[in-house]
Order: sequence, then structure tokens, then C-alpha cells
Amino acid sequence: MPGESPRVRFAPSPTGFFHVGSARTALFNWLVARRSGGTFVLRIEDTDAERNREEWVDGIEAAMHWLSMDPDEGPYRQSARFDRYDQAVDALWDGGFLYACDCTREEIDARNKAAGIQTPGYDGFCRDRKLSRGEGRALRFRTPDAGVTTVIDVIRGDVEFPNTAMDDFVAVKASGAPLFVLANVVDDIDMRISEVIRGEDLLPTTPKNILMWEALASLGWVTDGTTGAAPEPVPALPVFAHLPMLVNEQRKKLSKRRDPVAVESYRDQGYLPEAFVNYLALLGWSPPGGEEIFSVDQLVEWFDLKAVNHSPAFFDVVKLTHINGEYIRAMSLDAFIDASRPWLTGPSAPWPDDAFDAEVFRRLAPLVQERVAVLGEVPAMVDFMFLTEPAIDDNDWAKAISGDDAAATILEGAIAAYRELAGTDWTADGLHAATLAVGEGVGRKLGKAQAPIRVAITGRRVGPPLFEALEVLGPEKVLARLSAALERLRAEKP
RNA sequence: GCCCCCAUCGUCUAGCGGCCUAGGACGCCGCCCUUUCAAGGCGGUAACACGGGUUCGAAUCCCGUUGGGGGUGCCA
Repeated sequence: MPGESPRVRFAPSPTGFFHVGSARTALFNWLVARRSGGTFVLRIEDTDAERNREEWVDGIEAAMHWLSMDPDEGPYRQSARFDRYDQAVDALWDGGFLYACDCTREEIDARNKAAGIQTPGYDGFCRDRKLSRGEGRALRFRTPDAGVTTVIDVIRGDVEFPNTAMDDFVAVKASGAPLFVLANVVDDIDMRISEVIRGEDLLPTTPKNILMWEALASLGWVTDGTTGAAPEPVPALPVFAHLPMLVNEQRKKLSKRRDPVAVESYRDQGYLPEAFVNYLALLGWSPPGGEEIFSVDQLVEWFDLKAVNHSPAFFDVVKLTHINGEYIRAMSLDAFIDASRPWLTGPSAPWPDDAFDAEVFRRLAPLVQERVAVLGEVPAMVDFMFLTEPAIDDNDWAKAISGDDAAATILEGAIAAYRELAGTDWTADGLHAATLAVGEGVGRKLGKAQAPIRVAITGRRVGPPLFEALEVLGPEKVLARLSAALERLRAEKP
């Protein structure tokens, strides 16, 4: 609102892993707060005790922290505010905005079916029955019979909803527990939220929010002291911004069940938080200059809610991965080594901790850095250095060794040539020259000649530059592996 | 059914009436570099859903159609 710094909120429901869609919503809220000196509030919408779990709350906070989007205020928990919702319900009831209803879903469906309506909403059966509160009755909000409710949306402009298309929705369960719209509005009022930035899936429920907000305002409702501010009358309606949906390849809203949406799984695979944020920002928005790789500071400077797209965006892991690779390559060597550590030691490393040699990794790290797109790929690039025996890939063995008639000759030639080098010139350059000569002996260019050697040493046909790797591995292991490969080959093809 | 949103290359997008024979990025394909793989360089493939208007002029504005999506819970 003009003159005042905005207050925005991210209000997830802890019903599962922290979702990439939620991360995007959180990010856009966070950006609005950061660029305007506003306040970013975290509110946990856990009114549905059945579906919420405490561990999911931890997951939300951990993921937000990982992405450097810690809230300025909160987390507030709706589950701790039921008394406050009860006050609002009383006020709304006294003001005549609510009525009790004892219809079951089955009864409503039956009536609608009888009336020839296919997939209907509530028919207003209890509207004028003047049922008293309590006794297992839900409380419905009486929606207007005419007129339109207009949602003022920063991204989409004014969106009009005919009030007749809105049925009397349940605001309070028969159990007395408040439902989403009620808790949401009461909280946004108490927390003096000025901009509601959320997913487009909430757009159709926004008129309900507005109606309830206005009902409370008309009742002379005042805010509580939640945020530490003095109580005040209901503020003006917030402005809304409904972000385009994030969709899967089927163009459907991302689903926690079917799609790989857990932010923490991206973290575990070795995506960098900066890259992740960068990619997320590109979904539904693009900077004025058209850059695709930018820092958070630049993002904060450039971001503009008004410039957000209207259409759904596909969450494309391939592009995310590319951007992550750009970030990895842009790191300093030390930063890369540090960032790789979790994948090189501890339970997720493919070798025992004492087999890992940080100094050896450091020597190979520059070669690895430009070859991985996610940190999770690092171990496979260097495992031959730390495993006692190389993990030989069957397919690669078949292609480069057993399927190559010259393999035995090359391996033998390499053993002889490398043995010469062992005490004298065990360097990448020396090994390079020696291998070149071995290749020439069998009429092979280097590219072809090095393949059997590579598989014998590293277990795979692809990997970091071979001669640098041999230099670091050392003559003893190199010669042993070459001999082992030769033996295996002879055993296969006597 | 009803309500709402959306519609540029396969994907993310630029474009906001003439600068568009539609630009960039990812992917894909070729070539170069090269000890494999990457990285890098160069080149290529590929889009304004359709139909009406408005206008001297439409990817851009309006209407319609089609298509897609979301909502329609005593979930959020």
C-alpha cells in the first residue's frame, strides 16, 4: 500500500514434502518483501489436524533456509489460533453472515441429482431453516444472491466473479473447527497482510476471501496483537497476485504423488540453492535484459510482480540441470571442493571414509568441476581413485576391451611403456606420449587407443582426462589394474 | 453442468500496432577443438491454435471457435 512497506506472507499447509510450486510461491513473496523493504511472514496453515504432520513443518523451514528465504516474521501457526477464529465465528454469526447446516454430502448430491444438476455445489437447503448453532452442525457463509465480486489482481487485472455462481460455503466444520477461508482471512487481517501472492489455483476462492473480509470489516472487527502492533480496524483489502501454475509434462498441476517435486530431493541430488532459485525465478518471469543467469541481488533488483506471465509453466529438470552446471562451473575451486564434500564422505559416498583422500580429490577437482551438472555426479567421476578395485561397467568392458581385437596388445604395450615411465617421467605428458606410441604400434589414433586403458583403470569409457588421472593414481595401481584387466581378458578369450 | 484462467519453436521465454522474412535460452542435429566425456566455438532444426473483425498496417487490440488448465470438499 502506498506509503507503507508491504507485508506479504507465505502460507503453506504442512501436508507433504516441500513442493517446488510452494518454493516458487515463497520466492516470489520473498522477492516482493526484499525489493520493497517489506516483511515476509511465514504462516503454517495447519487447521486440518488429520492431514498435517510436524515433520513437514520442519521440512518447510529447512527448505526455506536452504534457499536463503528465511521468514522475517513467524512461523505463525493456525493451530495455535483457534480461539481467535472462534471469536470471528461468533462475530460473523451475530452479524448474520453465517447459518447452521446439517446437510450431509449425500443429501446434497441426492437433491441436486433429483433437480437434474450434474456436479453441483450447495443448494442452500438450510439457508432459511434458522437452525441453531452446535449439535454437529456446520456453519455456512451466506453469499450474496446478486452482483459480482471483483478480485483486483496485480498480474491479471480485475477478475469478476458473479456472486450467483458462488454457493454458500462451509466456514466452520460441524466439529467447530474453522476451515481454510475463514482462518486465512482472519489471519491476513490480524497479520496486516497487504499483498496476497499465491498460486492461481486459489483464484476461484478469492471472492470468498473478499466477502468474508468485507463481512468482518462491516462488523467493526479489530485486529489482535499478533504482530505486536496495536489493535486497529480491519484494513483495506489486500491486493492479490495469482501466479501461474507449475505443471508437469502432461500440462497438469504438479502432483506430490506423481511428480518429482520435493525440494529436498533436489538438494540431495546436488542442485545448488542459488541455481535452484535462479531457475525458479525464470518460471513465469524473465528479467528485462533477457539474462538467464543472475545473482539473487540482481533478481531482487529486477523482479517485478507486474511482469509475471499469465500462462502455466513446465518445471523442466533438464534446464534446471543446465543452469546448475553453469553455477558449478562458475564456482571457485575451493568452493567446488567444499560443496562436493557431502557426496565424498559419509554414508552416501561409494567408498569407506578412510579410502578418501582430500588431496587426491583436489588434484582432480578442476577436471571434475567442468564435467558435472549436479554435485551428485561427483563420486562417479572419481570413484576409481578411492575404490580398491575399479567398478567395471559390463557394457563398457564389452565395448572397449572384449569387443576390441587390439585390446590385449594395447594393454600389454601400455604395461611395458608405463613401466619404463614409472621411475622417470610419470607425468600426464609422459603418459600421453607413451600411449600415443602404443597406439601407433597398432595403427590407432589416441582416441581409440586409450579406450581399453581407460576401462581397465577407471571401469568406464567416459570420465576425466585419462593421463592426468593416471598421474595422480600412481604407477603401482595403474600397472596392477592393467595387469588385472589383461588377466581377465585372457580368461575370457584364451 | 456451472464459474474462472490461459494460448509465440518440443520446453522456458522476448515481443506490449509498423524495428518481426518473430529474438534469446534449454533440448536436439551437424561441424570445429580434442586422449574419452564434458566444457568452449560455429552453424542448423523448430512457433505466433483457428476464424472473423478493427486498422493504411496485427504475434501484438476486439469477438467467436477450438484446445488446455484450475475451481466447484465439513482439503488447502
